[in-house]
Amino acid sequence: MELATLYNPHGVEERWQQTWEAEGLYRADDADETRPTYVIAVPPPNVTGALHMGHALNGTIQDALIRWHRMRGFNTLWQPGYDHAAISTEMMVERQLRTEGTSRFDLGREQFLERVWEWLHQYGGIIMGQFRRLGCSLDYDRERFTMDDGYVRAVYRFFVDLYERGYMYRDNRIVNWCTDCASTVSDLEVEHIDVDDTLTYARYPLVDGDGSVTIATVRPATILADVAVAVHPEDDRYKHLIGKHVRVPVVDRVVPIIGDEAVETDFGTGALKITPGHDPVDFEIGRKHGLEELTVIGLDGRMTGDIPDEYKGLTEDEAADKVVQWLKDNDRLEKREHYRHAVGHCDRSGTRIQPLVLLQWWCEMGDLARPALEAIESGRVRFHPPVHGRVAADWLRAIRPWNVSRQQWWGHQLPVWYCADGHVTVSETEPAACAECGAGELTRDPDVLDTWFSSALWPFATLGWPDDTRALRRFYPGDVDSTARDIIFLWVNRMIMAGLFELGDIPFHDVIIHSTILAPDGQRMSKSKGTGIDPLELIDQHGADSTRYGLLKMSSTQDVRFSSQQIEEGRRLANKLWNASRLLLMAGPETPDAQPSSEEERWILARIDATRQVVEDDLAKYDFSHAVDRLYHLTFDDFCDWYLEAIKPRLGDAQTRATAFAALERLLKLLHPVLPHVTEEIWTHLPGRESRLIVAPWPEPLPQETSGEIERAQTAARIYRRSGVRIALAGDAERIFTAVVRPSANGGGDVGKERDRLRKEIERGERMLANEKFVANAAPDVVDAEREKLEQYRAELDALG
RNA sequence: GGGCGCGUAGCUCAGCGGGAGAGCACUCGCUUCACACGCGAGGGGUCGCUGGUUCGAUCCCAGCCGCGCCCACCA
Repeated sequence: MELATLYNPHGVEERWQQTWEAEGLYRADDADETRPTYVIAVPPPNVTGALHMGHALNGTIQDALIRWHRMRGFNTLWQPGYDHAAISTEMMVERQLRTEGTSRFDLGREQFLERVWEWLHQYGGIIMGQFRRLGCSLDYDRERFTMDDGYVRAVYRFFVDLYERGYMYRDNRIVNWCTDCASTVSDLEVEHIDVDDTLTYARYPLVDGDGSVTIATVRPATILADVAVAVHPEDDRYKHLIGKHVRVPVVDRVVPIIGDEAVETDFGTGALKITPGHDPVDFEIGRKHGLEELTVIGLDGRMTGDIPDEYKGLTEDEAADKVVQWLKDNDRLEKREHYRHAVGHCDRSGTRIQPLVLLQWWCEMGDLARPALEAIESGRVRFHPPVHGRVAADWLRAIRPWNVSRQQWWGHQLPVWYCADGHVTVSETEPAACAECGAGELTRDPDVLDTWFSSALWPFATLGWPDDTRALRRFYPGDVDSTARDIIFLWVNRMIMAGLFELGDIPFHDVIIHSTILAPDGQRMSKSKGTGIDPLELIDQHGADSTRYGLLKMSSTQDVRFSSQQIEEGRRLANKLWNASRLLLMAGPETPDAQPSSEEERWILARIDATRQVVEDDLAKYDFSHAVDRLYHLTFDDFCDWYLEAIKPRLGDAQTRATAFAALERLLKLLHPVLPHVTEEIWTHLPGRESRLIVAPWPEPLPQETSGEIERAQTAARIYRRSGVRIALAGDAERIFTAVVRPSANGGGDVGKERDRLRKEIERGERMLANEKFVANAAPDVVDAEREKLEQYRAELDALG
């Protein structure tokens, strides 16, 4: 057998990736009515994206689960595909257009969309190839894209269903406007960042009588849009003023003083200027009190509307300076002070959010959230770790209307048409006439939907919904969703809501929230900061198996720092396995159906079976790092260091080899979900294995009767190695045990150290058992255990003489 | 402002009520015919700090000190 002494994954891995896929072994079978199904839909990466550490970890987790279930006989579907990533894709193409000196507005909508498709054909869709290189056994034949014709139909159906149930509506409300994206963004896409600001205190004189009310604001430019001043109704300083009026600086508008409990008495002056057009709190107060919603800042962030001419066209900052100057000049400025507070920024562009009142489409979420909340609270959907389920539930409880329309072109255009009279027609297909007045001239709403609106349908739109397909019937509901923490609200919760709304069932019963792998310095990996580590480079360097092992080893319920040590550990494991296999393969062929006859053989089978059990338990709990740790120690400590060393001299015996191959076979199966390539490669070298390991049956339980002899031999060997006596592990364990426990000719060396250790242990045990309070209060089994240990140590010390 | 999490060996992390663990790194000994990406042995820790509960605390409770994350309409 010509096998390199050093396992080289390169070439081997690519070959198996191609073979498995070509042989159709990744495929799910929707015609199969017999096997139970196991379904995971991959979180669809951005079509423009490249594999990063999060994808790699998540892909490995899902692949380990998929491979494990495939071996256990499940009809597994791991659904691949892409998300169109509306805003980020559009921004990328616009950036390219800018380098050409043009813009999407120059091109017009149709031409621009053509450019996006061209761009995607050229640069998009590379990540599935990268998943293949990781060894991910997705059913690539079923790749879906959220812009596929069928998927688009699903999106329209969802919209129409929501509209017909009264959840989707159009309204003028305050939105998060991003001047950089030139679009609204949802609340979830707003990041609150602390900024250094200035709080300006301005006096608003009372219309009748003397005096004034002082308000505090961080945005003096919005004074031009003030329509009221609000105070707390119980505030003794101000409550007598409610109903009176003040004059707004600069514009000299007369506005009322109103009472509202939303006003905090202990912040600023306790009096709040009300600008419903430019502040979310003020908007709510304004709606409650029927106030006008004036706009003085436009979509471009510049001053506009019914304002003095000298303000028109200024930026907000310029206008603010001008207002402050006016306040100074007119003795209305009380003071200005430094103020640090959190301000909403667009999480994509980093631009400060401009709250504006705009006519937008909204989705009322309360009725959708309720069943999803019930599913989480009842445990039908379980989060791992559970804390994320509690957070997800909290969000659902406090859910707010969702602004779903975006002022962009790339994405799913709203299935909404308007007639000349402004009547609304919502339809899955282009309507011939206005649903309300029958007018034939209709204009389609130019906006597109929030990307996450379509993502919410991923678990069933990928299966053909809204059509009643065989795949949908077979594979919905699915089983597991595995994803990063940051899209629990954006995506996970919405999939649960959408699944329950459209299909009446949860899309998955377990949600794995994997850890975030941080850069080695503890910071988040960031492309722009150059702190990202490219998983493809790791694969090139160490192979996919090693990378998978390392990522699983690193994974945890909490964030972890990346360390290449774990990947190298995986490489050593693959190499160790390779060489252990070489040892057996070089020894000669096996004899089938051999029964274990020696204690070592029964022992290793018992060890493998015990590890099978705990690994299954770990995987069922999605505890991957402990699972791979156990497999590592099974391979190194049990299989190689003890078992193979013990049987080495007897490898000439076909019976011995047969058991060894049987043990190796089981070991390879246990390792396959983590290290698919090296295990499959070794598998083909095993005599008589015609089928592929990827579809080989997962090992059944295999109970063994063992005597404890090996464990005693291990203890004895350790003692004697420590004492400086070199002993051979070859030969049967009982003889080793006898030899080392009653040292004779083999003996010698210094066992004093071991005696000291045992004496200390005995002393400790005696001390504990002499403590009456311990014996009286501790659990009886704990006390018994101490007694047994004490006996054990005494016996061992005795044996050492 | 509300919530969550973390501080354990030089590094990355397990353990979470009864003897401090793993891998790497380090020291020593082994070119032993599967593997030097190996084998064997070893050094290294007041388990952030201070109190409390307990026969017993790295583990539970409280406070403090550091670090991180999420949510959030105090202008």
